[in-house]
Amino acid sequence: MPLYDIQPLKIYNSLSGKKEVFEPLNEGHVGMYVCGPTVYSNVHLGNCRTFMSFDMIFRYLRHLGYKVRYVRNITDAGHLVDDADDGEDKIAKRARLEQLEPMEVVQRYTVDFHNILEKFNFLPPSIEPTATGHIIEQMEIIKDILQKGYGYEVNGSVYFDVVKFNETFQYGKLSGRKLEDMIANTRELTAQDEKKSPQDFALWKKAEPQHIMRWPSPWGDGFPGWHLECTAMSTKYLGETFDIHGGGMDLKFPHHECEIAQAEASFGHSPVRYWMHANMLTMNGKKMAKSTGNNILPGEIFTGENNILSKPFSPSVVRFFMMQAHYTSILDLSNDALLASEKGFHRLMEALDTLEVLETGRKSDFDLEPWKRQCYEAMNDDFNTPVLIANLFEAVKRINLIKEGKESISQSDKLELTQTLNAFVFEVLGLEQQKEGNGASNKLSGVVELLIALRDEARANKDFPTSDKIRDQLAILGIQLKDGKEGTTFSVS
RNA sequence: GGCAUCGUGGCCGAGUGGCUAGGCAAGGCUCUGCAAAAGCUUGUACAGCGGUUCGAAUCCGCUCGAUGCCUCCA
Repeated sequence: MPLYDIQPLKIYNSLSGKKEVFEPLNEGHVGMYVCGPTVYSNVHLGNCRTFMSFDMIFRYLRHLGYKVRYVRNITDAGHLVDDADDGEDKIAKRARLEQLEPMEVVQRYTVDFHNILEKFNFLPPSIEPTATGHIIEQMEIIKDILQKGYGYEVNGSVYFDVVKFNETFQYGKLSGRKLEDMIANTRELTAQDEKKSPQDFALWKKAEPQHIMRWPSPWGDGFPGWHLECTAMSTKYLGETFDIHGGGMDLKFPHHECEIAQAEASFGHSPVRYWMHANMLTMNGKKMAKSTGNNILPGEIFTGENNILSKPFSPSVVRFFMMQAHYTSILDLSNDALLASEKGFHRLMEALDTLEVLETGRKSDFDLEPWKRQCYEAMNDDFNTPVLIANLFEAVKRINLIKEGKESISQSDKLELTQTLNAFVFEVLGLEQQKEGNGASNKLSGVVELLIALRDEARANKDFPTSDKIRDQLAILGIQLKDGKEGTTFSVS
């Protein structure tokens, strides 16, 4: 029996505003689409948090035994910089600035994106489609929307008729907006605007002569509109209706709202069963933005090359930090917060090491079943990783107590505890043990063991100046000695 | 200006009508040659002001503040 049969998962659905029991369309299978990055610059940290949340969700769904098709696109066609702009898109603009081919920009930043995600130990999605690879599919949807009367062509561009759509459907239901309010609130239409209403959005945009990213179409040379690629690609790979659609909170409006409109106009029904939105990452209490300098790249955190943080932090520490907050909450990144997470993370990892060498006894003081149940209950409650982590620390405490000889654990419980912890820590949360274990570090541990032996000798002779010198000198090198009942161990920071 | 979300102890961050979140930091204790590590233990927090209720951090109203969206944005 698959785990999902005994673990009823609840998901907060942004569309209904409620936690709902998750029931996939097809038993045992989950289709999940997440809006990916626009690859016109280095992936930024906030972006990583969103994708990390869905990576964790992907991991947990798999852990429960679901067969998941996870589609995360790469936006390489660019979005319009501005409605009133000359129709140049982000990628094209960047390309001109750097004297590069647009696809060269795309390639460079796609590689950067993958590099960073790999450092964070992301699982690759099942399909990672690109917008430029699905121009034909996008044009097909435009034709369909035009044919159904929800689009209109002006001057080589095609727009979605939001007002017309709203007569039959409900535009704004995801973000809780009403079309009348929006119309009442909009600024003046610029004189040259081709749109019938400011709420209308582009399905196809005519390319001006200087525009380098362009494709021929029934409406002339141009490029697809902002929201269409996700509709095209999610439909192609997951169907007209699929289980989960995710993305950052900021995409709720207008992007996801428009996706719903396009799908409803084209297929006549809502495309997504569970909408999930990950919340924003702030830094030192403020929005992260390049323009204000309140910004840091993931790579700069790993190397420490920045003037915001006091030291470098490993990808796993950053991941742990992010997992300590619920994905629907705003999370604030700061030096203090990362420092605190780093210590907690190491304590957790050291407990896992301790567990491996723990001696077993005849009976167990640690009742595993209720503990394990609480771990699953946390995750089943809309992927509550902070509560899961609180439970993991309960296990840490018990492991240390057993090590101290104050409690004991049976052979079979130790095995089960190990398996459960590994499943949650590595498989679900995607954390990684700081890797050592190569030839150099074997030599290092040999050396440290030798020093420990010398120190023990000194201590036995009450030659404390010598023993303290060994301890303190090693500490300066980042090697910490830990005296315990069973002798001295060490850890390298 | 409009819409939305949020405001929890020194810091980060769960919870959301009555019952310990957790991590980090701090104090005390155990262990230790002294420390560190580890364990035990302490702290009585829910922006402010009203209201509902037997009871509210949790529901309602207002005020203040923050963040997001309203224009590409995770």
